[in-house]
Amino acid sequence: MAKPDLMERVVNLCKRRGFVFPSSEIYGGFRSTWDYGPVGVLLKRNVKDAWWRSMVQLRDDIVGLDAAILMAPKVWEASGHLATFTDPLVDCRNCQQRHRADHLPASGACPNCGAKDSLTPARAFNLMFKTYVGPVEDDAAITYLRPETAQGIFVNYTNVQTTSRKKPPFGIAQIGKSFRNEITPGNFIYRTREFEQMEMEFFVPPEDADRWFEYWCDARLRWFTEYGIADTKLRLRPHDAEELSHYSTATADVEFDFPWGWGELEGIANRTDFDLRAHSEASGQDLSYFDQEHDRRYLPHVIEPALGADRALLAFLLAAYVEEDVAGEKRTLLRLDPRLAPYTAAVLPLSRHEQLVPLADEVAAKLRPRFTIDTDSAGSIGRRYRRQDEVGTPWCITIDFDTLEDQAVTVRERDTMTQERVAIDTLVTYLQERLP
RNA sequence: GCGGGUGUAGCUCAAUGGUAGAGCCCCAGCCUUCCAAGCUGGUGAUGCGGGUUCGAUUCCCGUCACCCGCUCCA
Repeated sequence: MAKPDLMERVVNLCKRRGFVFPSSEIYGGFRSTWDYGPVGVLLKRNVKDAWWRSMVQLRDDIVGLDAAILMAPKVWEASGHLATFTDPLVDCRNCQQRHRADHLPASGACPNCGAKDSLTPARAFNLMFKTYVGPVEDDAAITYLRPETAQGIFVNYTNVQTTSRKKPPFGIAQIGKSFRNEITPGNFIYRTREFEQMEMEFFVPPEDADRWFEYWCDARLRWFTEYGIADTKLRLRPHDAEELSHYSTATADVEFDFPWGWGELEGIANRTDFDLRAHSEASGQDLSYFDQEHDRRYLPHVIEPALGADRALLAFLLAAYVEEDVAGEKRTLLRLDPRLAPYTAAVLPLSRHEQLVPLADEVAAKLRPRFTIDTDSAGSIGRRYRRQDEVGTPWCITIDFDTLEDQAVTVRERDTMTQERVAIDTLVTYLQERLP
């Protein structure tokens, strides 16, 4: 499928089937904001759960945290975001192009059209959303919506380290909303001003930082392939020196082959001891770690894999979207990993027959405590299979007239469209065994 | 923010300075024993706000949103 078509069709599917809606749509929409609908919220939860499972549940060296979005303004002073999370931009009056002031040639000419003295003075765009806390809107009340979740982890470093009794190397993981007043949001949910991050800060002895950086680059790349993205659609791209953010000495991006080109999914950064050092100095609190075994004290260095939940979800959707030709009819399906699919299974009575519908409800009720289940009795069975294909449901469980006799159902698989007879009593096990 | 493009049912498209149509989808009923069948009926739209006009979805102005580019990043 041509790439621009793919994007258009996925956006269309999202609206049509209830994955993603434009926010505030009845008022004409609101730029850069999107709402997740009934199946979208299920998919997003599954993406976040998959991340949390691999980061926290399956490891003994990473613990979780859920820090506040609003923090003391001094946090952003100390972290450097107030001073440097800013893009100085200039416009060319001649050709209207916009450039970063710090990327201009020394001559002062416009890089695009070559015109001299055509550039406007630099204007600073701080990417942090500013707001006021409390009833009085004066300067003392100014605070910011966090532009990254990471700082909540750094300022809680000692709290978490002492209560969890973890020793470096160990990590703190967090999922939460972040806000950046981007000059140009776009590409659907890829770049938005309000977005959800899945960040993990991994604290290590300084001399081990490079090794752990390599480790996390490899681990994070593999995570996406484990959840069904072909490795031909993924690559790891190290940043050039001039590309690095103010806090990092080495960064590599996990990039996905989006319809508009390669784009960052996840950034893995070596933040050194930048953050703990900055907060130690600004707060006066000693954030160093005493290594009793080697009788030494050091500030841990930090390796940070930071992933956008919304763009990860978009990548999974784009990678899963398939259109097939079945007997001359177009069949649209999402080949999502069963662990990510909004519904694990749909329970469908073969027809609206008075004996089949209650039986289907009964089977669905048996499965609901363990799985997310959809039911549907409207229209032909073929039509309902196709509806489930479009939202990526891996298994359709069909109740037919034989079920009344043999207490078994037909399980239809999404990718192969093959069918198998399964006893109702063994359905839970049947599905569990097939979830990776 | 600047330049270009686009805004009509949920989706894809028509049409018109004078009652806004269709196909698909959706809902209800009939029919139907496994891959978008058929029949009958039904819900539903000119992004928003002004202006011109007897009358604006159509012409004009503004605004909002989306897409492409500049730029940015999870």
